[in-house]
Amino acid sequence: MPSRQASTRAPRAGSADDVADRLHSAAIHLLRRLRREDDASGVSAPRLSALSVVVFGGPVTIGDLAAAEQVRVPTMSRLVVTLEEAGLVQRVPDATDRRVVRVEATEAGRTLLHAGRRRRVAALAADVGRLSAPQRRALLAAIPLLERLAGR
Amino acid sequence: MPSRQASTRAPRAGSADDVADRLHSAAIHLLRRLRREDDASGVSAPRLSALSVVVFGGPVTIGDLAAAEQVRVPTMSRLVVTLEEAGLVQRVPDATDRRVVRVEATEAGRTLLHAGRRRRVAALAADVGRLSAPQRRALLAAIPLLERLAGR
DNA sequence: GGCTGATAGTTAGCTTTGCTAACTAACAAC
DNA sequence: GTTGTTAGTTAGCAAAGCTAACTATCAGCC
Repeated sequence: MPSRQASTRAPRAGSADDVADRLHSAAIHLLRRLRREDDASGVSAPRLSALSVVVFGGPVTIGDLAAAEQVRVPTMSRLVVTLEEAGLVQRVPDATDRRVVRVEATEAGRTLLHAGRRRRVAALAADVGRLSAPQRRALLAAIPLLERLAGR
Repeated sequence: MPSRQASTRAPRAGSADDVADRLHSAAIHLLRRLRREDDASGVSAPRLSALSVVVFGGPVTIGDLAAAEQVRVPTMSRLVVTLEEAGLVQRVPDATDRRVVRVEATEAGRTLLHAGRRRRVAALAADVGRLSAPQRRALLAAIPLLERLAGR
């Protein structure tokens, strides 16, 4: 990986390029690892992530959901279909604007989310728990920055 | 997202569960964003990542490449085919063991990697550059931890 | 030498999840 | 009431992940 080599072409350690590059690499591998935990729960990462928005964000439109998840509307539309088929969410037509579909979580969706989330991050959480207190603090301090870089 | 709500079911802020959960969410959104930059360069993230291993790791077998990228062998085999079709890598049969295939970068591959990497992380690097010095330090301090959590 | 089992890759086929383009339905405005 | 805009859906494509099944080669062992 880019972050693991010591080429003379590598950006200066600590430079914006270096940080960006290593962050990218770390994010790729972190997610590859977590995907396996997702599989174990029977609900894929995109579904779980969308379900999470619905559960915590209340009834929400397809468009807003797509924006929140940073995917296109057709992608989200299909994702909602599969979530509905699985009985995890429900489509509710908007009362005043009949073009709009509001998506809300079912009880099964809420239950699964909480169980699924727990399982999904369990392996990662265990490793986080294994860090020293200062390390954990360092990680915690970086999280708002990551969220900001992720584009929120 | 899980990290944005204030449910009573949410793990304690700063707990291992909380850190793990928010990290997961941030990683998902960070990569979604970067994928667009990848598209602009004409080389997808998995290809660029594999190419990176080949360029910096020297001639490497398909199996080792798959292990390094944390994917199964058939997935990597196909990825190498597309990289070879694009003229970015070359298959070289091993001299002593004719079952193994060594993959090495072409000059075009090396050139593209350096150009592509630069473009790919450019948007992210720009945002990183916009952080304050202490923020950048906080991010830098967290990177080794992320790399560790990403697994080995 | 010649079986037998292990190992490296490939091929085939399926699934999920992205995308764009083109469509329908409903609303808003004039 | 026509015209343009907006919300979602449908259709069709590509990338990238997986497993299962296959080929080819190698290593051991009698």
